[in-house]
Amino acid sequence: MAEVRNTDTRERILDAAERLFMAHGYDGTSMRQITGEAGVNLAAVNYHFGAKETLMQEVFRRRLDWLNDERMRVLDQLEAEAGDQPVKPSAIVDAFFGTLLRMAEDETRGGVTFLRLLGRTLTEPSEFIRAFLAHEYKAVMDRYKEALFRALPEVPKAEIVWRFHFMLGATSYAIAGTDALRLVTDWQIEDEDSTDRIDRLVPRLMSFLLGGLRAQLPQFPDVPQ
Amino acid sequence: MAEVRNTDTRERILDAAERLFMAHGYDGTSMRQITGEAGVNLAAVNYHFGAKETLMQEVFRRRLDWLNDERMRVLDQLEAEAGDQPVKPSAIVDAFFGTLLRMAEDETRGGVTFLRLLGRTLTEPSEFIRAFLAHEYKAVMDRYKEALFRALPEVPKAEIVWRFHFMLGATSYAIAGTDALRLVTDWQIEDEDSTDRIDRLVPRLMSFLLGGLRAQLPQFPDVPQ
DNA sequence: TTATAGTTCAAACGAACGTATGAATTATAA
DNA sequence: TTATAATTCATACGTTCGTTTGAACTATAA
Repeated sequence: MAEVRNTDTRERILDAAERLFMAHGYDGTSMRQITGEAGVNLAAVNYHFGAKETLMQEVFRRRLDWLNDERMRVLDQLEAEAGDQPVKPSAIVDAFFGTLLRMAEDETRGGVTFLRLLGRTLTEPSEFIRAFLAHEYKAVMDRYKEALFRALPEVPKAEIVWRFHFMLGATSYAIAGTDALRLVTDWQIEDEDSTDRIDRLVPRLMSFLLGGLRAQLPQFPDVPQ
Repeated sequence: MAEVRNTDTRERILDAAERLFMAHGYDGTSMRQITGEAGVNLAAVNYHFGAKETLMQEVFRRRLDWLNDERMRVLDQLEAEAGDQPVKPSAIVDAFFGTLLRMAEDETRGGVTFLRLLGRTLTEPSEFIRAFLAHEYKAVMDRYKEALFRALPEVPKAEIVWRFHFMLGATSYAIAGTDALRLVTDWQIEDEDSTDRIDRLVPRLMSFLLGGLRAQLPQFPDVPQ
């Protein structure tokens, strides 16, 4: 019996879905667009993935499993090297966001397409994908949060959590909007080809994130903290 | 003749559309949901706004006209006060992002609902809304960009533009995700009621943005700058 | 070869979509 | 009051949506 699943059709569907969900969003992409671009029969999605929602989850799982493992692995290594000392904030930020951004250079891991999909999905979470991402992300997030608490003992934990949010936002946006935002703002940034742009985006964003993370603590106007 | 338009039905539709587009996105919201929530007839949207796309544009125009005017007004005032000196970066950032965030406290200007809609729309720009936002935003963006160039003469202009992007991202995300992101990350941030949360979000985000804007310049690995 | 499980296919399902229509109703101005 | 414009309404149009079906086809194992 043919127990080995036909991976070709599955992969073609996942690739097409990833690109189309990135470009037009979940609701803006139809099954007919996906199967058309993948060059497979309309019924193939339901046969291989059950439903459109399950397909969306598979699109994410295919990439996030590796990303989360890698993030865990890098942080494990950093903490092992540091011994009982806390890991430097810059190393933690690079392990979390740098690992993500460097996926863009690896076409076999989705490249910029997946990163943009992730970026836009985090700001438009449908109920079903929100629950899925929460489950996929929780363990990694908690590990990094704890690492930042240890790395920045003088900063209140609530501030660290907020700044982690802000860093996520700046990163999602930087990825999702590498082209889109330029059209919104209509700004010519530089004469760089696209690979160069990604190469330079990482140090640029990293500087920004670290500056924000280590910024002077906020002063609350009336209510005492 | 009744030249005065019936503003009541129009406003009810705009309010419902604003909330639903925020919650479910443009493609995820149907005309029947909008008219149902607004308590008006299905045909009312097409009668008053022509089409769904035009309605979306009106939802934005209603809020952005005021926001852009206010941003211009505040920057005018800052530059007048500064004379021929450049305006401080912190004042520019507050004029741009603080003005936006303080809309959240004003329910008559859309409150948090519109801010979240704006935040999520900037990462999922359909062709038609992208073109619309580019047109609406261009003049204000250029003014602020020039102000930042003057305020930070020692920072390369390309870096300033990138960091403006990053600030936009952190802000959009902070707004769009005040609730959504918490569910993704599943973090309890603090025991704050919602008004208190907005009050404190402004100085928190402002500290982060300024830290990022004034961060150490990035070092590019191989290629010399 | 034959039996069986896996996969593809064309076609269709009912539901929901955005939009249009023309009659009914309401408001305004003469 | 009457004439006219503005607005609301129930209803329907043609399309597209996600999903299902059962037959056809393909690959595997006996």
